[in-house]
Amino acid sequence: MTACTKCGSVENILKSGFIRGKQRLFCKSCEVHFTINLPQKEVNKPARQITIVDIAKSLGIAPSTVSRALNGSAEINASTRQEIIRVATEMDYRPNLLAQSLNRGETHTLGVVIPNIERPFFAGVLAGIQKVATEAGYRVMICQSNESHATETLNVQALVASRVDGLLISHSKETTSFEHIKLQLKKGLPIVHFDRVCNEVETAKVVQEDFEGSYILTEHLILQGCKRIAVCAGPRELIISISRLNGYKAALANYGIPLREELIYHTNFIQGESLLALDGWLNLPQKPDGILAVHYANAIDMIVELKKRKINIPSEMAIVGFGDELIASLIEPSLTVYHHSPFQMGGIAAKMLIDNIIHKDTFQPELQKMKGKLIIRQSSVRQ
Amino acid sequence: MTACTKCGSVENILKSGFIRGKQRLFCKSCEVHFTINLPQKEVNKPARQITIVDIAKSLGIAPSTVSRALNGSAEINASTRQEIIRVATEMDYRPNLLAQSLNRGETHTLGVVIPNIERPFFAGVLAGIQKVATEAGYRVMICQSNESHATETLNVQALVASRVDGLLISHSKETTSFEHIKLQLKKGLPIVHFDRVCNEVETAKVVQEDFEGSYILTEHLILQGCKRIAVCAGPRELIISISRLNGYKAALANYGIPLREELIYHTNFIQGESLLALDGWLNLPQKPDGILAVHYANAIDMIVELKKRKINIPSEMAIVGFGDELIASLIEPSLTVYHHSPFQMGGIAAKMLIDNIIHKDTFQPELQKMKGKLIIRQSSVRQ
DNA sequence: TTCGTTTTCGGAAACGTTTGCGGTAGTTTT
DNA sequence: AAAACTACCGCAAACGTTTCCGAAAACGAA
Repeated sequence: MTACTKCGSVENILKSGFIRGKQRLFCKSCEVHFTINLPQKEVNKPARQITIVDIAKSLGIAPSTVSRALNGSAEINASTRQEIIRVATEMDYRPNLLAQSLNRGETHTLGVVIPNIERPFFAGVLAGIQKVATEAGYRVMICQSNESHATETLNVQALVASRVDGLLISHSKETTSFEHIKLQLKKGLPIVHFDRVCNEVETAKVVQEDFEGSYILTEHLILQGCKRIAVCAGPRELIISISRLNGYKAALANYGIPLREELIYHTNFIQGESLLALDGWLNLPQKPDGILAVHYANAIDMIVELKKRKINIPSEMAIVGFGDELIASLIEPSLTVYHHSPFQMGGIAAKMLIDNIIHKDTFQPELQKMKGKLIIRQSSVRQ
Repeated sequence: MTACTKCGSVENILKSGFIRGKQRLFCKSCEVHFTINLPQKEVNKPARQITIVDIAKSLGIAPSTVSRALNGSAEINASTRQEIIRVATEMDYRPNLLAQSLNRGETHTLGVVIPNIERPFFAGVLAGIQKVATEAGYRVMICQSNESHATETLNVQALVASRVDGLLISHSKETTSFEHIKLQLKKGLPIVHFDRVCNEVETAKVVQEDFEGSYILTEHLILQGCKRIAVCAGPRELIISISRLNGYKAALANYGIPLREELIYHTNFIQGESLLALDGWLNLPQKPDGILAVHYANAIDMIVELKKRKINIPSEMAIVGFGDELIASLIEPSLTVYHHSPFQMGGIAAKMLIDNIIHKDTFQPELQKMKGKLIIRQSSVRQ
């Protein structure tokens, strides 16, 4: 019959049930259980990656030595190192980043959470992040919240589970509670906010000059002779919305123009929403003669609608928007905007985060405001 | 003085050099080296993440049991499992994905290489990829080649180093050699191409109906009465460029319109390049009366230029483009296009890749062509 | 020489999981 | 009551690195 794997005896072998599909046996002599292993045929595996151990074996040295050679440790003989490196390149060795990360406790990966990758602004930011990160030897992992708080929370969890070294985040419009951020911050995860920031926590932040931008745009309309300026504001929950609205209010106040509640409309990033606002304003006994759109896309929509209604821009209605994209210069009339640079913003944010990661103890979070620029186009210039 | 750590003797202790900043000693009695360890003060560490071992300890069981409970193994008592899960959630345990990946040999991560994230087409594809990947429990790691072959190769290497389970790639316009792809393919890495594919390798691919799209667009121009149709083609190296050019040629041939070399211009995705083409055409003794732009962005540029030159669209010059974006419908005159869906393309590609990953052995690569749709707008309709 | 020093390397533990396999105990079958 | 079976769990190896610590050897100085 079958022999015991330990004592080799073929007697005193008792059956002892099935386990994992195999017959289990028990040797009464040496009191040991065992199963019989089929000599599983050598299925030719798909060529495992070369490891540090392979190199060590092929040179007859210890893996630790190989590791030291490859990592530029000082405690190694120059000639030994050279030889190891030679063999390593010859065998086309690639370090296993998973093992490295597990051991070192850092992944050299940045996590990014944005509302939507398809918005040109965020795509630009991402590009900026990628550039800086890559140059600094970091990888980037991106998640979209799709403007949902729940998804955003999941995103953060997923990134943390992937053990990213730090987090770059621009909040969803829904997000009003920041527990998910506070939790990770408390655990020591470096976090940097950009654009849609959160004032409840002490993180480094990079934002646009929201207040100033709106102020300048509003002032521009005033100087063009507008007397009744409406504002298409963003979601009430977003800090940037509030800042921009405040810039608008400040400009009005500064020029002694009364603030009218009926000329303020809060949108919610819903398609066609700004048209409701516009419709409301046009039905007012006293129509506005200028519009500030806190998001340039709303301005675009309204321009289209105004043209449909044969309302002349800018003579009957001047219009300006916050943020710049190709389309703003191509639409007719072209749109006056407060121009900013998403790409740069991404770069700055990434740099901040990497600083934070590297100098975890000494890092001082700060708020950086990015200056924009008023670009005057046809939609607001009254001859 | 100091006592030997082994025999405790305080005599026969000799100095034995410095090592890593600490005094090294040698006990002659028991022939042992040692250094004196300061009773390093307990610096309160930043709250390590809970591990499976912590749970095991707190329950007095083995880590393997915890693992089995959490992974839904059958070989575990229901009540034990329940208790483990209770403690795990209570301690807010999060599995270390690095350790899991290292052990299982898979990261549940898809690598994506695209030319440029800021191009709306690719942003759309990415969004589609993300959606499908997330739903299937995969993460996504994105790299940009910036249309550089060298960068693309580095991207692939970086993603492989991160041990992604598969690769989604749309080649840079520079890429004519595909060794970097072949290499990984040979190593068994699942790869799926999209949009800018490569015919030299046997991978699953998802592309647009490039030929058919161009054919339909060209045919549309012909039916609108255009006799001399110019084409603003893409880079010669790109397969999609060739397919689209062929569609154009086929339509001409089918309607008995002679092909004129001077009406074919290959752009290279360089800003303002299409204007050179346009300028050339307008200086021809016999100007074209219709233009097919193989990339809608070129069409936009040309529309702007034509308007500057006071050339009427579409009566003097009809124009159509491949690909659709918001701007195509907003520009005046609005642009007739062959519409496609980047988002869906991304989704399909991701699904293919995940299929490939899961059914590595049985997976049959196939080419999927995505039907587009002719959207007729003002730029081509001659009353 | 004998001790002190420096350089260079190996062994082994550690990072946090998963998993193959064997052990124990209790239950059922002959 | 021995034999066969089942259910459950622990041990230890494995994944591929890095790093702590000690050992050996070579070298310098007294």
